[in-house]
Amino acid sequence: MNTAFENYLRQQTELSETDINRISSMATTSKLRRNEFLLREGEVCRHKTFIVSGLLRTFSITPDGNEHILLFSPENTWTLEVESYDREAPARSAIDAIEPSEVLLWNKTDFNSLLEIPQLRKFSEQLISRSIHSSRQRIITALSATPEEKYEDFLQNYPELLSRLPLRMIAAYLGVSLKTLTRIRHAQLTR
Amino acid sequence: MNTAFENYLRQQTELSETDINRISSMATTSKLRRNEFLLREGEVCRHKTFIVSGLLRTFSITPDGNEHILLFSPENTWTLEVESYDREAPARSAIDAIEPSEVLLWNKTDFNSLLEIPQLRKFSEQLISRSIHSSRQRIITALSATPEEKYEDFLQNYPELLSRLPLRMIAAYLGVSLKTLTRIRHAQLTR
DNA sequence: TGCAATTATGGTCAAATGACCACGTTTTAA
DNA sequence: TTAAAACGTGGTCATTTGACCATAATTGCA
Repeated sequence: MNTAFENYLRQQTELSETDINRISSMATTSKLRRNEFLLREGEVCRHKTFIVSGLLRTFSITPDGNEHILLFSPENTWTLEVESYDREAPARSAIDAIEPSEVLLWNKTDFNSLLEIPQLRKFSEQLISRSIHSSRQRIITALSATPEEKYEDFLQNYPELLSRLPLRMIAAYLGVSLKTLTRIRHAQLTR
Repeated sequence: MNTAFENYLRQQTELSETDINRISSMATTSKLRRNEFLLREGEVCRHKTFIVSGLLRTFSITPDGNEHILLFSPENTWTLEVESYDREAPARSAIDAIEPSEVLLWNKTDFNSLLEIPQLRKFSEQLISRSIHSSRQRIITALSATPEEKYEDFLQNYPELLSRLPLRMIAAYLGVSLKTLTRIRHAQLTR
């Protein structure tokens, strides 16, 4: 059924075929159009989400109306508004589709039951620790790097996303004005 | 024995006295002097750490020699270099004591065995989700806030730390120059 | 396919910020 | 207790950055 997802599990984990089937079969499939929301700010996040294809973004809007992007989630990654999912509280950020996307969803009860599979639990913990680590890396970069370094960093970490995203979103991800980004790109051309 | 820690568990969790004793008794106590390291960059982080008293900081030094602070850990909080602990890889950041501190340490084997206690597991997951959430909040602030807003934010979130930290560390935490911080404080006085 | 909306770039200008430096005060450690 | 180190503040100046605006190119949808 969800062949792409099952292959992902085969590659990334040591799960048995039986368990892979079980996990896969408990998922709901959903398709999102461009600009469609997976989660709106204020809603409760009730699912863990795996992105089969397409590209999502997690973002929030500050009181002054500026958009800031927390995370891009391309195919073969997961996304979740942790705090909301955990405490069943209103989400502080929103998730929408930048490209038409296909996602798999598990509700909390189901996913928790799946977490009794030791290899899945272990994998899940790995994902969490990686996520914490990358948040920390990003904090460091946000604190210390110049806009140019931030952009270089982005190119290093997500080379394949450059062509899939409008520049203004990269700017919103880096915390830099669009003007500054185009300046950097201009400078790099003539270099 | 570790009365303060045991009280912390009584307040924060639904653990039985038996379990609390078990957890507590598996810890090693350690005292750190001011400026003493709990973990150096490049070492492997082999313990989960609870701060009984004092104040630690997790920081890293960028190639240009600048110090950036990821986390302050006062009494009754935990600290860990996740990525290093999980993968037994060299730590990318260091942890040292800003004040003379007393900490409790558990090694991985012991702590993992303790995680079979369901209430501890649940509590641990809560701590993790809070930590992810606060990292995300911090990314948003780092991306979007002005230095003044960052400072206000810090005062809101950690009012008790202001008097315990040199200003330059707050600057290193906020990603702002010391100059800018003193300017902000000056402006606030005359306001 | 064609039109409307979005996007990338660039100009100008004002404001914010950091680098560097000095000085007086406070804290620390021997 | 005292000398040395660390600390907070302030001045100056050059640079970077963002805000605002216009324009041309591109994209996406009907």
